[in-house]
Amino acid sequence: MKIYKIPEATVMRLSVYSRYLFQLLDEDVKTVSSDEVARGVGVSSAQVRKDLAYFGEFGTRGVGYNVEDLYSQLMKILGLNQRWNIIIVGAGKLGSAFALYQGFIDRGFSIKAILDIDENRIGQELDGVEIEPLELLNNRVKEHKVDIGVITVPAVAAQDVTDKLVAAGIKAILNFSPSILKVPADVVLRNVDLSVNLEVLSFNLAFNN
Amino acid sequence: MKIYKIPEATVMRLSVYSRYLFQLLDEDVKTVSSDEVARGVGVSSAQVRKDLAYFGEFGTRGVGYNVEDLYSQLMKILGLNQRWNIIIVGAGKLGSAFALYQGFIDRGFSIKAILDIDENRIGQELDGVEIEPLELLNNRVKEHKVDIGVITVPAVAAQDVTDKLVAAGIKAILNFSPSILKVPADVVLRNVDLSVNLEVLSFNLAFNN
DNA sequence: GACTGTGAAGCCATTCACAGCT
DNA sequence: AGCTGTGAATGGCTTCACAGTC
Repeated sequence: MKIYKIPEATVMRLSVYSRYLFQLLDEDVKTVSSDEVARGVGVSSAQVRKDLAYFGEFGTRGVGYNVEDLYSQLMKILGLNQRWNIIIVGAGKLGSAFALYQGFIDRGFSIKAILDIDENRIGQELDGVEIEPLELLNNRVKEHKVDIGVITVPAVAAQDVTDKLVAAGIKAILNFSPSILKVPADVVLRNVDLSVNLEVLSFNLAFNN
Repeated sequence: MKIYKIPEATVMRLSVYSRYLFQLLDEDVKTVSSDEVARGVGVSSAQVRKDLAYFGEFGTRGVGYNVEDLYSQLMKILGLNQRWNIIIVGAGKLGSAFALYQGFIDRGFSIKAILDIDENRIGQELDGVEIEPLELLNNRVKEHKVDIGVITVPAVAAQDVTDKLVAAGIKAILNFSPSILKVPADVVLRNVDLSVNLEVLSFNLAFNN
């Protein structure tokens, strides 16, 4: 157990490994090898072992990994042994889809507030959470101890929303708007850009004509 | 103009550059330097020049790049000078959000069909496209000459849908389900995994406690 | 014999730094 | 003087290959 900088790709794979292990757990599998995990998630076995090595030694040579054990270790590493509170800003189609997406809940994420500026949306409910006006951002973040902000507003509004989230003390932002957001160094920002993803496919289709 | 393998990260950035250039075009800016683009999208100027160098020489030394010119070159490289037809499989929240998301259309993407297995959804319309039964997959792909399949079904159904898309001749798939899909080597697959993205944030919050 | 953990090698992407144009 | 285009250097991630352990 040492190391400072963990590759982002490693973290993403750990998330995938953990999901695969959960599946094995469900099937009552007791032990698994790096090779099995590798084939299960589509990477090399050396990759699996290297990824795990960033965080310690979890296996037994000649045997493999105890599924339950490794699973709970990974959940702990990923910070999924605790609850994270989420605020969604933007209750349009994408925001609603995110709010209603199951599969976050059982991984420790809890949507605490959904905000919008549209009068027509405010007052409606999404999965038991009422859509409230944007002005409540600072209050809601603080009273619910929100950890993660999800931005699903149009590009023009995204930086403004970001600044408000940062001002409210949020340290992690998931941005779905197609904009380049500026955040302080201590705030983690992840962008999920649907257009970029489609355009990479377009490129591949066009390039390998 | 040479080179075989273009880094995926480069392609993603080209998509972002093109969007930035479009904005400049709108502001009637005639010329731009790699440094301005770099600051506009948050990368280094050397990165911008290297990315472009994979595809040719588009600038003038001592001057910079002609905005209109570079923009249209990038659109061409990205394959956005032509129309791409899309089929969405899964008309749940995420599929609907995708279908109703504006901003693809003006970049050359056209949603031709939306399929689902849920009787309650079939027959409804999303942005003028009727939701139809999954059985029509093969037909619709062929009659509309669909290029890209978007998968927004639950994880358990994803591989089955993938196989059907591949069998119908589709060469590019955008997968939103949290599953590891297997596709032939000549099919491009991109995964957008919402859980993984959230969990990377979780990791960062937990790790840099 | 089987499988992990890991230094070393290999590979790929980014940054540097400067020659080459305008 | 200003800015591009690019070989060389750097840095980082992945794969190799094998010693270590059960």
